[in-house]
Amino acid sequence: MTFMNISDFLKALVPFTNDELDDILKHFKKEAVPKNQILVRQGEVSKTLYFIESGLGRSYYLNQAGKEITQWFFGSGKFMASADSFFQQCPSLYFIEVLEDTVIYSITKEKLDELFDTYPKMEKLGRLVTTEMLTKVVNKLNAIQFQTAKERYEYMLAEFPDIAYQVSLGHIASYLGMTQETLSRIRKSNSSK
Amino acid sequence: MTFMNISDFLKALVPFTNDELDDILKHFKKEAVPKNQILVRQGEVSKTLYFIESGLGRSYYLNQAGKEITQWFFGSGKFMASADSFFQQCPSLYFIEVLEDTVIYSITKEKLDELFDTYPKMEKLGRLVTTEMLTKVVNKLNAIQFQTAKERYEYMLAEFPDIAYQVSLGHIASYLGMTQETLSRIRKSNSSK
DNA sequence: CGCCGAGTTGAACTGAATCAAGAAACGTGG
DNA sequence: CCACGTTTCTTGATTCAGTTCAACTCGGCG
Repeated sequence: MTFMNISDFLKALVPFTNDELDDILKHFKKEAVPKNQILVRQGEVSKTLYFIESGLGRSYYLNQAGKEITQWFFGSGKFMASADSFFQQCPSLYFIEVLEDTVIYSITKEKLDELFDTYPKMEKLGRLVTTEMLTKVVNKLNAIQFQTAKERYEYMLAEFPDIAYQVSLGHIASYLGMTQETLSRIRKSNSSK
Repeated sequence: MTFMNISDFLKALVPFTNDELDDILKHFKKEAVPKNQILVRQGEVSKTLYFIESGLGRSYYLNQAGKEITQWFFGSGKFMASADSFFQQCPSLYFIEVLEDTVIYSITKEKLDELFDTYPKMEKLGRLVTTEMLTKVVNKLNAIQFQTAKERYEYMLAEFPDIAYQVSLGHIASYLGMTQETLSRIRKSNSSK
């Protein structure tokens, strides 16, 4: 199983001293979350940011028809949050759940804002993490907007190879903006080649 | 014409002192750019970030068929860049052009990074601007992924009402992931109601 | 006046959705 | 460890939103 230690992750992005790192990490709470547990519900205001040490999470919402639409997958070594709710403190459009047994570090928005005020380096970290996320979302947008269902699946294989095989067909299909049936046919036609 | 002064914009987000602001602004270069001028070309590595004081820009790329696909519009009071190229210093997938006579402030990546190092408040600014952009892109992604052509056009009217009427049909259609013909029919059916 | 780009309209076509039904895999309790 | 029920995946037939291709209109401008 993939595993990414939070302190290694932070150090890789910004050169924190060990003292800084200790102080920062003590604001995070480590937790083991069992498979299928829901961390954020639609309509709640989420005050928590999660870092995934190992395991896998996803955000999704319910469309008009009540169907779950996957919005994003979060693998190990990534920050996970209901982007709208956490950043803007509005009711979340999304659910966040864990798809397998997962180890997370969590921090509240208040504490994170404190850290931003105390450590300029944390601002840098925040900026870098957000920028990375922005480029990934832009990539997905381009894939969704201008590619056929088959090309979208290939984009997924390229960008998140691990996830494409760990996760149920239906979750992936809705993430890629197609039906489960379509994805099933695409997989079939790919495997016969 | 809409107009947004860069120093008002910066002060609104982060409480810079006047001295800080003066020092920061002297790294920006003010420029009047005539309609239709291209600022970044596909394949170039773009070292420049733009702030639009007045006017309008867009990013677009050429698809396999050689057709221009609008990726984003940038109105006054917004930062504009080839996101991939500027942040990751890779060859740009996109062109950036100005759709009308526009007044911009530009800054190079090196100078911006200097400012990030000198002023922690600039890191905060960077984080806030990136976060705002991220939420907008996520919104567009949801619109594109799960809505009909007609709903997408309504999303555009709601989110960028000014732009929807300033810009040519073809630019908007490709931005919304539909053909010009489809958008023309949607507009017709809306106006007859 | 005549050209040219932008927008409109029509008709045929198509990729993917929907609807429906069956097969396979999964997990839970006896 | 098997049996049964539930969920997940596959396959087929039909339908439809939106594309494609092609022709036409309109307004501006040299």
